[in-house]
Amino acid sequence: MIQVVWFKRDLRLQDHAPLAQAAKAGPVLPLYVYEPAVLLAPDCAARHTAFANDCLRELGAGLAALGSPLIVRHDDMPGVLADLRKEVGPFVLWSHEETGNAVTFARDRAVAAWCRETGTPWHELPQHGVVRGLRDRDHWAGRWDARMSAPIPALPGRLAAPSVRVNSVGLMTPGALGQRGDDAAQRQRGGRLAGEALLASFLDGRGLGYRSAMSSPLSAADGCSRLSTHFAYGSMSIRETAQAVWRRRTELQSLPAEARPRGMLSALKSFESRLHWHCHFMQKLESEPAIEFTNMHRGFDGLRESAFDPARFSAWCRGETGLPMVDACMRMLAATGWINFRMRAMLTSFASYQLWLHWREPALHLARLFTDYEPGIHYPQIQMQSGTTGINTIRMYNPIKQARDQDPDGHFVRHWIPALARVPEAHIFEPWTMPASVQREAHCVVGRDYPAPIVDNAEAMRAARERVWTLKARREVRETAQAVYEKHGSRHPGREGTPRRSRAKPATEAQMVFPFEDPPS
DNA sequence: AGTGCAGTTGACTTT
DNA sequence: TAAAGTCAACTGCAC
Repeated sequence: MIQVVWFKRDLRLQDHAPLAQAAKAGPVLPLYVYEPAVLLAPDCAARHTAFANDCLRELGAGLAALGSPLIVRHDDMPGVLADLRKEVGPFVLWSHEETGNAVTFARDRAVAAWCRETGTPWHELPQHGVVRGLRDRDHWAGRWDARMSAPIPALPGRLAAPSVRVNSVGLMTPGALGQRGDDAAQRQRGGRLAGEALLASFLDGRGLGYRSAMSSPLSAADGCSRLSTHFAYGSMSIRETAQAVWRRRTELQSLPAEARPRGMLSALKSFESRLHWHCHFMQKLESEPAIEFTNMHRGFDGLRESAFDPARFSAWCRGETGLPMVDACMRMLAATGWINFRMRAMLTSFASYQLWLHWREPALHLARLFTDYEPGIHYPQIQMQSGTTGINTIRMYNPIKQARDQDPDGHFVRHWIPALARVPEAHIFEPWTMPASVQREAHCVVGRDYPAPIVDNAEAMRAARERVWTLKARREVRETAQAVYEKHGSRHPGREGTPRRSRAKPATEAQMVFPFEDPPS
C-alpha cells in the first residue's frame, strides 16, 4: 500500500521518523499542502510561506534524488486526502505531531475524522520534547532528555515511488496564495543547507560571544544561533541540534583546558538550555490550546480588553510611538523578520503596560512579522510578557533604559530611524527633550520629522504597575496562580513561580499549611 | 595610622 | 533576559 508522508513544519529528510518508517513499509508519496485556512489566518503572512518555499525547494530536490518527488497541492486537507484516495487508492498516512494554532488543531481533527471514516491508518509521531496528553509538568525535564538523546532515525537510502503518476501544482508564491503582507526585504534564507551552515558556524566559534551578544539588537543578529526559523519550519530538528551541541561539548572537554576556546562551554550550556525552553513553552500551548485566545490566568480577564485604543495600536505597529528604541526595534523586525529576545519582550511589554493594550492583537501583529513564528512559543511568551500568566513575575521594560543599556552610542536607533540621524547624543533616546533650536539644527522637529511620544513613558509605567499589582495582590488571584503553576510551571528551582523560601522571612507554620493565604494577623 | 565620610557596589526586596 | 529602592559592605580620600 502507498505510504503518504505529509510534510508540514518538518521540512527536512534527516531525523524524520515518519519518512524513515514509511520508507520501510512501502512506496512513498511525499506530500506538501498549501492550506488556505492556515495561510489566510490572521497570524500568517507572506514571509512565512517565503521561508517555507526556500525549504521546500531543497526538500523537493532531495526527495527527487531519493526516487520519489514531492507532490504539492493547494486545498484544505480533507479535500486533498479525498482526491489522493481517488487517484491512488487506499493509503497509509504518516506525519509528525504538530503543536499549532486553533486552525491547525481543527484541521488535524478533520483529518482524523476523515481517516476514521475511510479506514485510513494515520501514524503521528512526536518530533521533539512536547508530550501529548500530559496532565502536569512533573518529570517533564527527564522525558525531554530521553527524547533528545534517542537515536536519530537513518535517512532512507532510496524511496520507492508510487506506480501511479500523481499531479503536483508545484511551489506557489505568497501572492498567488492570496496571503497578506510583504516578504521581509532582509529576511533570512530558509532551507537545510542554510540551517546546517548556521549550526556549524555557531558551534565552530560564532557562539563564543553568545551570552553577551544576545542582549543587544546590534550584536544579536550575528551572535545568536539564528536557528529558530529552521526549528519553526523543521529544516533543522531540535534533537539533531541538541546532539550536535553535546558532541561539541565532549570534544571541547577532551581538550586540555588551555586549548579550549574561552567561554565556549558556557555558551553551549546556555544554548542547550534554550533548546530545552523551546519545548517547555510549546508544551504549554499543547496542554492548554485556549491560551491562544484567553488569559492563562482568568483572574486577569477584563484588565485591559475594554481599554483597547486602535490609534495607539496602529502607532505601535508602524513603529511610530515616538520612543526611539521601540520604533527602531519594530522597524528592524518589519524589515528583517527577526529581532532578539530581549527586544521582543520590550515590544510586548510596551504594548501591554505603557499602551495598556490587551495582548491578542499585538500577538497577531508580531506573529506576522516574526519569520520564526512558532505558535507554541509565541502565545506563552506573549502572555508572560503581558503579565497574564499569574505565575511569572511582572517584567516591565523601560525602553529608555534599554536603549542606554543596549545601544549606548545610539547607532542602532539612528540606523533604523534615519530622522534621528543628526540628533545629539544627549537627546537621542528622548528626542522630545530637545529644545526647539536644537531640533532645527538636527533637522528633526518633533511632531514633524519624528513623532512626539504617544504616551508619557514614566507616568504610564507607574500607572500600569499600580493596576497590575493591585490585581495580583487579590487573594483569589493568588490562589488560582497555584493551579496554573501545577499545570504549566517549570519544576526547575527558582523558575516560573516555584515556591521559594525567603532567607529573611522563614515561612511561619500557618504559611506552610496554607502557603497562599494571608499570614495570620 | 586610624577614623569619619561620601560615594560605589552588590545582594536582596518590593512593586 | 525588569526597575527601583534598601541596606550593608567596601573603597578612596581627607584629616
